[in-house]
Amino acid sequence: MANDLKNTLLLPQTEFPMRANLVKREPTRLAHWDQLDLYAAMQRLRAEAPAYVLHDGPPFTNGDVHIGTALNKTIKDTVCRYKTMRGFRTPYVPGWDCHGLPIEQVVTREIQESGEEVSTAERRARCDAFSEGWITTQTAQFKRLGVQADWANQYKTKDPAYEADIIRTFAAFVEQDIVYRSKKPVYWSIPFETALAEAEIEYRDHTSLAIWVKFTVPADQAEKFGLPTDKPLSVVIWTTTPWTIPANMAIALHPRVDYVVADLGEERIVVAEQLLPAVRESIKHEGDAPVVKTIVGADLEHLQTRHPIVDRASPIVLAEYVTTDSGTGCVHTAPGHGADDYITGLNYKLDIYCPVGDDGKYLDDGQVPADLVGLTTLETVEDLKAKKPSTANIGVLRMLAAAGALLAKKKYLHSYPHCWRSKTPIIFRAVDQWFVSLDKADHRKQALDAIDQVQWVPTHGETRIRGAVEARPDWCISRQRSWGVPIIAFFGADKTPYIDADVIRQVADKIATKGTNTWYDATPIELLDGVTLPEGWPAADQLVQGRDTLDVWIDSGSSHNAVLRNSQGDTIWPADLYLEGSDQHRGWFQSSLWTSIISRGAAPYKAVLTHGFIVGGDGKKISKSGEYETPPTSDRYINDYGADVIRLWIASQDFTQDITLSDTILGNASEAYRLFRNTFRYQLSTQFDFDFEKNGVAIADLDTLDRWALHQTAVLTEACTTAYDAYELHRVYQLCNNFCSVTLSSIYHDILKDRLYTLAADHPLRRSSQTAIHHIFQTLVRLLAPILSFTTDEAWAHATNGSDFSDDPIHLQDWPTIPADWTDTAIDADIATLLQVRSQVTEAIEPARQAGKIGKSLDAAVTLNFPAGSDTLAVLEKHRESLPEIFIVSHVAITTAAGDTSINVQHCEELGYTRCPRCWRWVPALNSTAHGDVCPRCAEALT
RNA sequence: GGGCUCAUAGCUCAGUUGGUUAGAGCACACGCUUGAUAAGCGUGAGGUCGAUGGUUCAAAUCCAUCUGGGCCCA
Repeated sequence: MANDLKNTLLLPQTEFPMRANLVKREPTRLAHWDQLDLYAAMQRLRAEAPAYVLHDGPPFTNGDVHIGTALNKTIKDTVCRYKTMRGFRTPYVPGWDCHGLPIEQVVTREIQESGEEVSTAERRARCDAFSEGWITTQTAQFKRLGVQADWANQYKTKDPAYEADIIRTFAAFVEQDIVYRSKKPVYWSIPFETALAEAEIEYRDHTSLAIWVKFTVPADQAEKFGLPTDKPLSVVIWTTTPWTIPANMAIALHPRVDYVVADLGEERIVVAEQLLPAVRESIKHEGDAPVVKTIVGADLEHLQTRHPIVDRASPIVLAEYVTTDSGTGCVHTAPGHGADDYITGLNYKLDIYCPVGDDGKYLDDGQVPADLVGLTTLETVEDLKAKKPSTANIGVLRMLAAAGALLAKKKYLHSYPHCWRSKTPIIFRAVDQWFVSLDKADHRKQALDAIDQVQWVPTHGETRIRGAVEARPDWCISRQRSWGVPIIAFFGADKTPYIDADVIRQVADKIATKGTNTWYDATPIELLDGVTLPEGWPAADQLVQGRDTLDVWIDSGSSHNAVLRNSQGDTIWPADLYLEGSDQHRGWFQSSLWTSIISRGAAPYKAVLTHGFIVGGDGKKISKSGEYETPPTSDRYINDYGADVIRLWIASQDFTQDITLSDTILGNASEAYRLFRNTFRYQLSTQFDFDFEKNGVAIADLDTLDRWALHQTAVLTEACTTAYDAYELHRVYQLCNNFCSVTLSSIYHDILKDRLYTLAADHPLRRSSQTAIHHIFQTLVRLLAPILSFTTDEAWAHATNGSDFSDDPIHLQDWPTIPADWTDTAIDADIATLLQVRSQVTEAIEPARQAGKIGKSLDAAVTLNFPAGSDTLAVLEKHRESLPEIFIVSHVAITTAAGDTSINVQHCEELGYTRCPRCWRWVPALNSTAHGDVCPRCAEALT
């Protein structure tokens, strides 16, 4: 009997599975999208629409997609899907950053291990293959996330056409006459006669020769600076690289450290006050050393000391990095042989002087003392074992001793950089480099002005890039590498450089078809064949091509020229949006800005959005904690949770700050995923006997509660749209989460069950609610489509054709536009009041439930007592008929007896009511039907 | 060490120009339901708003210092 009655109910039905099984099922949807060519379909749909261009920053092609890179790509995909639905054409061309040291280094190690000798061209070919392999891998990993992109037209910085555009961008630099040649210190491997990068350095223990050297202060200088002149006076420096003494150009003091003139008896020395005891011990000075004078570093600036072995002055300069931890507090400064020294050299316009050649030997430049010319700074591996100093060190030591300038020497064990291949100590050595002047043609000012015009999200991004642009010194654009884009410069027999914008452009045209290997394979005559050489250039057969490559930041920084202008047409330069991690303020955002300012006079982007970095559950960076000994790759998380959960996790967090990743948080995301999935599932299940075209009810004819639900949906839609426009995906997540769990699940859907299950199929109230749910579903599935791109498409397919897949997927639908008649503030206010009373009612019922008197709320009959004339009472009276339904109880009575608001709860049995076995509501009496005794309403439904 | 930035319940987020007892969802505990059932409903507990000091009648909110993170430099 019971079963018979149950069969008369219209219970929810759907094929949409409760369990997602994302890991297994998502790939079939990807295949379906592939088959539809979804990306192309999205573009076709908006072929005539205004463009919104998110320009992809190219990830580096040397490993699996990291979860952080996955985060970046997923946000981009979400933004593009949203903009497409909003009605924009959103061409999204993914890119790859292919050149650079990390790849060259891996390949070089492989070559070294195999003991092969390979040409530059062959080394480059292997780098190319290495990069290409990872592009294939990463493409698959990005696709698995659901990223829709123009994969067929992806850009690679190693494509010949792209390389030519890099070179043309460089030509624009040259054309403006801002490219110049200057020296800058680099790590230098003497055996290989090559510059090394930080990554090619190994720190090992090394025994150096520490020396204390006197730089005498001439009497006139002493006088000028108020120092005593009655005994010989000198400034004492300390260094562990004696061979750099010939290149000494200055002595650096700290501006706010106190220095003393100490009397050693026969002579006086200047050292930092704090270090005097240590210095005296080092130089083995016995007896007293009275301090004759104390003077702060800043007051000695520009004092001219004499270089001990070269006939020139060595001025006192100031630098903040000077410490009183060791040495003398007076720092030997050789701008051609040290990074700090170089910066100080630039500040004081000192010569960036490097008297050491490629082979590590002193040059005969007319300045190096004759006794030193030809001596080498190299210590061989054998020398290292014997702890033998280089001949250059020994030579300098002898000269200093002969000049009476050597106060002391001592062996000094410390950690020192060594060449990773030859294992010999490297030297720091200034070599000729190409620089770009950022101020000569006012580009820095233009860049700062352009920054003003860009929208930075979050806003403090502007402060950050402004700081980077203001502080950046002239751009050193040359690298002594082979896996990169060559700098198109030629050199005469006397090493005079020749560089010209037109020549560069003509070579670029050749490279566009032949690739940059031409630069390494062809002779200068071949390269310059057909090129008219500028006046003053030697003939082509008198030239050789340069071997330096461009800083890789120019590669990716040229993408706006190579991709936005040349591949997609001028109409969409500048890009609407660049979207990368916040580290790119100093990286790609900046390099792109410079190349664009120099070559185009404006920023390449209208807006820049940055996200933070992923940290572990402890708030610390994930690469450092032990838990992540295996790299946290995108696939690793996808295989555990599925792409939609990962996408939801990304959307759930305010990614402008640190983004936390932990099992707890992914567990949360999974829970939220289930909430959304079940919401879709329930809504779909209520539509099984409903066809909107046939059964839909006009908005004006909808039941009040349904009008309320639509009003709520309208509010939600507006809030979500605002949030999407501000890229605040976490707001979308919070809003939808609240909407699904509270507005729908615990209120609307819960109340609706009675109607949907028990009324006759065509009952107006039932059709009203089905209509509302139809509208809500249509809206909600769109609002979440950019984020839950797999699941919303699945739900959409079930809604439109009852199967798992649709040929007209959700991502080709328009963003919801809310009809004006969905909004009804009067109804919203009324229902808000009723819901407030509702929560008072459930609260009042709770004690009876806890006491076991009442099970389901339908067992309850409530009596509401509200003061006569109160606003709430008026609303209750107005919706009197709906109250039992809204409260989900069987009987509601209203009284206006004196006293405060009160709610009285009884079990319906106490009223003598009977429970209807079909709808479970308690009624005064049942009617007899063919299906047995049921309440009058059910009786009607059954006829 | 410098620049930028963050810190509110176990987790993710709200918290408007300083103004009642700091909110929501999830997770958790207890209960109901078994007609969304590897689901649904209800109730409850849970926070010195990173710390300290200051301004104010009043501070999560303004100021200073500190602690602990993150990114970028040195």
